Amino acid sequence: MAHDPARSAAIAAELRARIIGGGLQPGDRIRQEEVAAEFGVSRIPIREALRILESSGLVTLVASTGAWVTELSLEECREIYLMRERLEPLLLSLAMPTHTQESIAEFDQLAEVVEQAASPGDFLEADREFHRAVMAVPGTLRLSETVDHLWNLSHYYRRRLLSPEVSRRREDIVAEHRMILRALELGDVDSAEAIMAAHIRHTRRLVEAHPEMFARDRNGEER
Amino acid sequence: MAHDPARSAAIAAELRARIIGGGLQPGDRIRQEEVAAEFGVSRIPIREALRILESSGLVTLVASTGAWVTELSLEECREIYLMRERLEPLLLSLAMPTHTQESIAEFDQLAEVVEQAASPGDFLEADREFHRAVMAVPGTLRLSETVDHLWNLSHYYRRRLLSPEVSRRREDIVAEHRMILRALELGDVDSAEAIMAAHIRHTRRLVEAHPEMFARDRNGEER
DNA sequence: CCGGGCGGAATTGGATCCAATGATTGTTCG
DNA sequence: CGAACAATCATTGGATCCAATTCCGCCCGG
Repeated sequence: MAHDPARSAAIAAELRARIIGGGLQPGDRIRQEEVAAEFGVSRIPIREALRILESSGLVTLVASTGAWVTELSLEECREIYLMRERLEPLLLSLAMPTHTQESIAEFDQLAEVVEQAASPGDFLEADREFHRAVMAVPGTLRLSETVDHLWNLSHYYRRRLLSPEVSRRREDIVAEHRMILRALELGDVDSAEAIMAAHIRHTRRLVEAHPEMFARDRNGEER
Repeated sequence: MAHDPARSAAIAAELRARIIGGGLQPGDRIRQEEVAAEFGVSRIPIREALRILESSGLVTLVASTGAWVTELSLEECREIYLMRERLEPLLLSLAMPTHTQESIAEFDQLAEVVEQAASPGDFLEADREFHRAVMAVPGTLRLSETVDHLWNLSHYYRRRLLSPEVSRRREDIVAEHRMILRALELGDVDSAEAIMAAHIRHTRRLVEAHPEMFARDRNGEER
């Protein structure tokens, strides 16, 4: 137990979970030694873990200076949503041929879970689960990874958004999920893509309406 | 000079250049100690460099086993082109508002360079330069990085493709570049996006017509 | 009173050394 | 004679130690 190989991957996963979960917030500095002490390892696997997280964009490394949880500007967040608007319809279109009556029934269940989520946290979790399931494709490693990274990057802001705006947007989201499911049932790829794009675009609009969540483009560090 | 901080980044850049340039080919194993000896450093910065390259997908790391230059299957390559078909039109649309008469004139020069490239290597280089220039946007870090990674990943196969198929496809590419420029002159975003997507789609079709370039999906290692 | 330059502490990056895992070869048994 | 097993070897992953850089506060000078 003293020497797990690839311990860095496990540490990266734990740190990622903390960032997604909100334990570590954008702008927070990550000191190698602190984390090393906490996990009871040396700084080497921490460095590797930070590089892994940097590669997905969750952490920003500055040479000889330090590591911070990536803080998005409004423009960057907008960019991420724009990418999602293009990539997720593609991923969905690739996933559709693999769907069956049974899998669509499961998606229906997942949509139900979203609708009945009690807390904002549950809602986000269920929403992500729904999207992940609907767009799951066995083969497409890079594409689904990329999409996953984009979700991770914007997760924090999605949660902040959900708190004040819960009621109205939730209904929209639920309705859009139902529309996506309907397109899946019909096997209508074009409609599914279009609705998915609109679904993401609507959330982007909401993000753009709340610029106060973001750092002023490159200044104003130290949350 | 003995201790450059962030030497790993420089090593990563050099290795990346070798992979792009063809010195290292997909499937080649990269042994940490070899590279370390060659650069006159310890294995630590090599490990970091390999992680950096892995993050962009150029290198595949297997825990406790080793590092290989990423070898794409036909399906993966197809996936990369599909992603490019969606992302590059987006990037182009973001770039267009920043274009001016002068910058478009420069693009014209670059298109000229592509047309008059002598060797396949020059052609690829010029083609990439053209695309990069046309889609250059000051702000969009993540998107242009992602697109850059996708180009890097498929560069090797693009070169292999160009050798046998030079004549015919070259004319098409040149013509499509001209069409893109025309759309830029007119400021017609929709056309520009559509042509760019078609441009990439055509190359994808060519890739799909040459499955013999690819490894059989996950076997047949050791080039 | 304010700004620039200097010095020390904190923190990161790299080198060397050691442990553990995976691959390969030789050996032995069915 | 082939196949499965075991031991050795090569290679990667981690720990400890050391050097270099950055950041902070402090002091001196204008």
